Amino acid sequence: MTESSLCVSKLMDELNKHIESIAGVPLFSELSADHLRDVVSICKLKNFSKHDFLFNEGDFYLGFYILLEGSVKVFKTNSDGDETVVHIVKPLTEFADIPLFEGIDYPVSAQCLEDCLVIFIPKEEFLKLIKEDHEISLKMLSGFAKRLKSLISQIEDLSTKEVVNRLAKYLIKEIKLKENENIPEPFVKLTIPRSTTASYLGTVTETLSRAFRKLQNEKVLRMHGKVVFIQDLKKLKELAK
Amino acid sequence: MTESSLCVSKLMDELNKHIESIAGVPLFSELSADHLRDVVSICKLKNFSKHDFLFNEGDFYLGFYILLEGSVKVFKTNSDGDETVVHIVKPLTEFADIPLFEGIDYPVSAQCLEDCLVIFIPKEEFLKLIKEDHEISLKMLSGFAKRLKSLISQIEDLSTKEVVNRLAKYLIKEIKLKENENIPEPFVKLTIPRSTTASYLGTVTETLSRAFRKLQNEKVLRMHGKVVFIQDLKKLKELAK
DNA sequence: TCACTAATCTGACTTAAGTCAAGGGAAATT
DNA sequence: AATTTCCCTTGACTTAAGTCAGATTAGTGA
Repeated sequence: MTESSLCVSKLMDELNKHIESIAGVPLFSELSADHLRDVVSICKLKNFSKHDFLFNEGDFYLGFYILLEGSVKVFKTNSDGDETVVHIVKPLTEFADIPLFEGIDYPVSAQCLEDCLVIFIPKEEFLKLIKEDHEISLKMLSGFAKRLKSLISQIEDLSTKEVVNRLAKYLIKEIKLKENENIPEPFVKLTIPRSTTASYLGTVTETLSRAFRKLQNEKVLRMHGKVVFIQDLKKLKELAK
Repeated sequence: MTESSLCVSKLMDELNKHIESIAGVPLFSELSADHLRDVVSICKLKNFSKHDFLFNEGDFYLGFYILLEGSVKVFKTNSDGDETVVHIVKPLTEFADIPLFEGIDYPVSAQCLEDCLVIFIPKEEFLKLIKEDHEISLKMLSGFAKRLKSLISQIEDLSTKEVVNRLAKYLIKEIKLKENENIPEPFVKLTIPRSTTASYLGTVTETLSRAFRKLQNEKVLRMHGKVVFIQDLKKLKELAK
């Protein structure tokens, strides 16, 4: 574990700087000031560098995380050593929260795709808070429900869509996330490694390259370094179905 | 909608007959008698015949179900009309509970694989109960967490395992479920249609047939009508990894 | 800036698995 | 009981995508 912990007073300052961010996390967005203070009191702020692991599949469970800055790949490793990326965590979202309620170890691994700032929330303390504040558990139910829907959709896509179509759907989703769907030429910055994107889409790097090339050949998009410009958004949406 | 509703007094009698079953559902297993009575008071008992639909993907959400008897396939249908079975519901488990917390319609369809007896619980009434009884929401969090883990595992398998290995894993799971792992020749009764099993495993009927044949050729199992006898459990477990 | 390493792209080849069609067996209906 | 319909198996063929190897590009550290 290579995270660098800040010294205590500096940490409290840093944490106070992030209270607004914490309040912006959907999980905590409707907490009263008192309860928000309770949550903050059990939080720990941690820095991780690119490539650092936050935890490994099978590690004894200590608590969950909220990503403030950076990005994290959440993945499983099978007996042959193959990785399946099941989630790419974006800022202001929680992860590693399943074992709060089920199991005693982390069911996945988590690795930083870039430098990260995260909040760590210990299991026991948080479960105490949950028992006092009903609103948090309802919020978590909502978060879990969203995630269940998303995973169900992933399974459907893996079973019935070809890689080009899965890529199209992924790009549409990224465009919507960045809210640049309505400019003349929407674009996506490919910030995460191609190998991670491929694994997330259930394929390998080579096949992902070929899928991009196919979309370029069909004039659906053009690539310029790490940026993908969408030339035919309508066509891309059709391919995403 | 072809469910047959029983008349009111008969229905209450029937429902009372099933209180023990309801109390046996993990979701309600630790409810006080008072709260259990509250739950029962909003429940409706419904019969469905084989092939009946309980609801279709996109239908406006009314409430969730607990399956008492029978089995139900939960599936999505894509734009080409292809089905992906995402879950096969067994007795004493709930389903269609995601939209209690997320969305306004059913994200999947549900069809009876055999005659079914189910309990229907309306959304609004249940949400009221949840807000009064914290224990239910914690139990639901646990149930959602289990399901998240299972779906994550499904995604991993679809991405990294071949069909034979997915079948092997499925059979191991069925054996464990039926608790006949320790008899000399464990067996699995294939009660659901092969096409449903295939879809659940992310493949098609033909490929599933070939996978069974491969396992027979390798003396891992033998088939006798609708029963699969496992001849080499150890080998099957290795194939399931 | 340069050398080295890692990531990505590309081509050739192989393979798992899907599609299509036909036949046999099982289940449902008359 | 006979007939019809549905389910499943099987073979032939096709295709999407994975594997392997090499070339090219991008990133990192001295």
